[in-house]
Amino acid sequence: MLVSPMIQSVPHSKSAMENQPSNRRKAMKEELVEGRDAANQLLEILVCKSNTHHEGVEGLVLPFAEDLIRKVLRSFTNTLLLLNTHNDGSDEEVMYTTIKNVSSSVKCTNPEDKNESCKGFFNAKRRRGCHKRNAPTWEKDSSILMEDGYVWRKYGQKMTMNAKYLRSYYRCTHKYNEGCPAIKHVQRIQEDPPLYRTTYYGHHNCKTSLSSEIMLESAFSSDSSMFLSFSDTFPIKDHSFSSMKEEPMEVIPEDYGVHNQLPSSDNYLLLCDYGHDYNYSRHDTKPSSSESVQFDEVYGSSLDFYG
DNA sequence: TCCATTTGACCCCT
DNA sequence: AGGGGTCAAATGGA
Repeated sequence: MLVSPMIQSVPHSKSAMENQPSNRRKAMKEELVEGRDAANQLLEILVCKSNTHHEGVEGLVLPFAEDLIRKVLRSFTNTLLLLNTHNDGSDEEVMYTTIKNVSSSVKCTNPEDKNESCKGFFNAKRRRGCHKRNAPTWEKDSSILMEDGYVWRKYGQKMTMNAKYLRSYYRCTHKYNEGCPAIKHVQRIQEDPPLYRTTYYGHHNCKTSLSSEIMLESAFSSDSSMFLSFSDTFPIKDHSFSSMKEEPMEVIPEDYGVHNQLPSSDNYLLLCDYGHDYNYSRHDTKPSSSESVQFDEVYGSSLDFYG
């Protein structure tokens, strides 16, 4: 949603951004990251409230507020994406590639067309293990695993050679229905304090991310039945909008050996999105991405992170 | 029954 | 040959 205006604002010659001192750009990034962190915290609060208020005005308003925060998160993500792919001279090309990809990706919204128009990054019939990949469009280290406003689905995890921790692989939920090529890797790179490296590849072209706007319009339309209907069809567990679904937990065995992949073990160390570690038995009710982690624990831990 | 996650296996690249 | 990325069957939760 934010992408198009930003694309238009980037000149083809030397951009205004490029002329700014690097420390100023760095400050801009920090501001954006701070805003995104704040939005994440606010979202946590709203998710908690959504879970406890299923009736009355709050039950109707909270989903709207929650959805608005997701839009804010997406805006931060997209802005950071564009900003981070413009770090130095060598990235200029990446920047324009980014813009071209986003622009052309509009064509991919028709699932019928994706075989032809979305070949650039992922072939529709991609062969297993074919992993030739462009340079990352954005790499970010963070002390917490936070939302970026998009819905991700985990498709694999693996121990890598020089890493102490598992790397998790996520693709956009709309990869197959809308041909969205966006993927990301999340790798824990440091134990204490916890540090995660999220690497984004490709860009979202899924129009579903805009569906919130449609829903909001529907909700606020003069048709009150729509409004009520919206409320009913907007549960927190709806995968399309569930914040917790967006970044499933990274499951890391407490005692992983030399195996390349996650061994079967009864003891797992689960890292939730909020950078807090929980121990669960594999045979217990596993905390799904959208539940089981008590908010007060989560929120408490979040507060810890933000001092 | 559907959908997300797990995980062993496959395959490309270096 | 080995590492890294992805696939897809198995599994489990809702």
